[in-house]
Amino acid sequence: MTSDNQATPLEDERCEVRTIHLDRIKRARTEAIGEQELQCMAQIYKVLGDPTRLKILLALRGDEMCVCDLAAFLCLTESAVSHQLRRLKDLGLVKNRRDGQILYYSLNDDHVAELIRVGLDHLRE
Amino acid sequence: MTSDNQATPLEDERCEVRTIHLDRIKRARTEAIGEQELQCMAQIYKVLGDPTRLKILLALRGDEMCVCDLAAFLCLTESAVSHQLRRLKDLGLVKNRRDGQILYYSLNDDHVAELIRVGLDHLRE
DNA sequence: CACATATTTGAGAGTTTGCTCAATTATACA
DNA sequence: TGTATAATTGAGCAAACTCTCAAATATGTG
Repeated sequence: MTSDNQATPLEDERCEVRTIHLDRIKRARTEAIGEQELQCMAQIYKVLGDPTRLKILLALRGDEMCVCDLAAFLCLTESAVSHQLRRLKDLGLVKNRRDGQILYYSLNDDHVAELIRVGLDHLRE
Repeated sequence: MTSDNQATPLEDERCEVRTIHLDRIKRARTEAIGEQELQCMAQIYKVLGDPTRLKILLALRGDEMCVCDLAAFLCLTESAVSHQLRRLKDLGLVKNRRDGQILYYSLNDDHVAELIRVGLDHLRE
């Protein structure tokens, strides 16, 4: 990850860049959240930041669906859908259950639905 | 954008993919939000999905800051910060005001702060 | 005006992403 | 066991991303 500069944001260095409002820089560093928490937060948003994955999550709000269903809905190959589902699952946004040959995917919890809802609200004011 | 397949999600085609639960596919298509709204929503999340931009937004929750300040805080060049601020501004997440030579950036509205807050909440349960 | 500071802009490099295709694994059933 | 279906996996490619560097623009001051 190119932007994974671990900036040591809690230290008091000025990083050899000219400084105008030292107080604000210090405040920002004091209030900053931990690097790990930040990375995790960014990953969540990043995974939501793709139209295909967003469509998947929006569709799963209604009911659980299998890879075939999602592929038909999205007009994509099942491989493409499977790749995206894996990313969503790795981050804990969706879960699946097996029934015979079929894997049914669904949203992992209400938190996820709320994340999406807030995004929609923001858009619609 | 590679994933910008406009899937005609409201049509009743099956996109030449095998279909298991036609009812669920139909439901998903009926409930789907508009393509433009979806793209916009994805862009918002995507722009939040980068550690550097997230740090910027988190820092701006406390007070407005200029490019120099943010560069010092992030240990990045002012150019890099400026590029990111432009993306944030294009999407309406931040605004700026000029005071002499200095441009002060701040969050555009409370909606943005809430988007970030929800993300943090999700993380911290 | 010349000069310094604050910021933006464009080009370019290295990395990541999202898809397709081909091959593989897992389950069901004759 | 052999065949069919559901899904996953890995390689590879084109597009997008994020940074740095150098050059340009905007504002302030002597």
